[in-house]
Amino acid sequence: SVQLEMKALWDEFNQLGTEMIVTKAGRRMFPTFQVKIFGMDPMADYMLLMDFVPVDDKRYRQLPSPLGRYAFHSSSWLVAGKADPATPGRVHYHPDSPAKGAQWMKQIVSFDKLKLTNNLLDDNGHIILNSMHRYQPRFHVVYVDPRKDSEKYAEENFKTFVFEETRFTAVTAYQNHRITQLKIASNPFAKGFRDCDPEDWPRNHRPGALPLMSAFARSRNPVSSPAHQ
Amino acid sequence: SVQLEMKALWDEFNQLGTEMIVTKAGRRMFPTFQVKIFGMDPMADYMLLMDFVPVDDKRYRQLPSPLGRYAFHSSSWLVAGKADPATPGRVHYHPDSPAKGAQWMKQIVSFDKLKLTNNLLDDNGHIILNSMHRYQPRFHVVYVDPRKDSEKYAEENFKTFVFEETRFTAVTAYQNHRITQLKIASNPFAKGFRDCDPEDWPRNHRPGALPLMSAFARSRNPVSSPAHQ
DNA sequence: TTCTTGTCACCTAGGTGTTAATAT
DNA sequence: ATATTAACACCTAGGTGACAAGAA
Repeated sequence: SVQLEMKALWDEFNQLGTEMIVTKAGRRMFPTFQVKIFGMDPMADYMLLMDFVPVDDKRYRQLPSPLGRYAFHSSSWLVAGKADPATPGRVHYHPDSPAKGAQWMKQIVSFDKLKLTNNLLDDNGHIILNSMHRYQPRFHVVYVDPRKDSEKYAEENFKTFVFEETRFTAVTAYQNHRITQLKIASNPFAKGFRDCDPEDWPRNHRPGALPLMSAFARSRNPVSSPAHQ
Repeated sequence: SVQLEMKALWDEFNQLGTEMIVTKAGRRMFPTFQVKIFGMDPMADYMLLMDFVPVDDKRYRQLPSPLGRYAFHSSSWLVAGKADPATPGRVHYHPDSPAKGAQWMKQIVSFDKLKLTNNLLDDNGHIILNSMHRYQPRFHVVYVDPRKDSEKYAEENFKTFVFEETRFTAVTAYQNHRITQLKIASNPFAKGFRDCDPEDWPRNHRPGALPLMSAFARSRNPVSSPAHQ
């Protein structure tokens, strides 16, 4: 069985409609997909990997702003037509693969090396996604079968876990300002854009900035839900 | 067979008498111990590890300076007596261990996570060494024998490689100023102490500093010697 | 006096959203 | 008008030797 880490944070993003940046060079996900794993054979070898499947066959489009200004995006999405042709369905193997069950279970497994790109010609092995499309991350565990004819047992040596709260829309720039603010509030690497951190205030204060999105800090919840399998 | 990377740099340090800093928290080696490996079974599993053995049973001592000043260290060492009691003989497994021969051979294997400490009570798994003692790094390759009674074949599944040019004296502060200068000249992380880099000059110039040790740049040599085995 | 420790400025390396310019 | 790109300031994270203070 598998338990999603930082579920409370994922839930908070999911409630607003999670967006993940895709760039030509590749961008990490935030939150990072991390899991705790239980019930493996400690002595057996496993491969851990992720892939991303389209949630629907739609292309999205931002709701036109009544102000006619680019400066503020709404949180509403319009369906803009059928999805673009599917991208090469790449897979990301966790770099520690293969490893023993004991190794995987003894600490949180983090996919922080996984990067998303919109470059169809990417040759860095990153996950290729279409911007303005919705995706569902999937987590797969493959038991490395030591038997000679292991190919015949592929079905039973394979297990997939899906956490619906990790769904997101791929974007090249954030569309929903509340998503931006929650990323700034919760991602350590975006600390430079925070305005209400009491520690470094008013030294870091920049006029005209938006208030801190503190919902994350208020609603932490250590309980994770089981995976929909 | 195994080939030492950056042999020219190691030679240059060795000629001056290599020193490696040891700290309580643990300090990386520079140069980093890196090797290219040939002749493994691509499909077999191997563990790669290093350990450090005393070169002799002596404790060293800096030659007293004729100036009576701490500010300048000589390049000469005196024997100061018998070695201190041996430290716990720890080993450092390369973090990618175990891995297939194909994986190890397809790129340079770098021990850049290895750290040296003088803290006898270290609980970070670092290599514990006595300051003012000389050490010889050793590199070991262990074939992971799939046979049930693999312990009986430990001897033949084990191979050790020694590069004498990687010998060094463990120190808590550099003793030979020429070693300091060569470290500054060749370690990217010490760039802040360089004075003769034409790129950033004179912006970075600090008065009273010593000239750049450019021997490394002058004497690069891509040919590595075979290991003394 | 010699050796060790802790703090520091200055780097490398790379992950953020912002912004202005460009593409579609 | 909307979507994408590239350069940028500002962070995290951590590897350097210098230096002053302390320990032996």
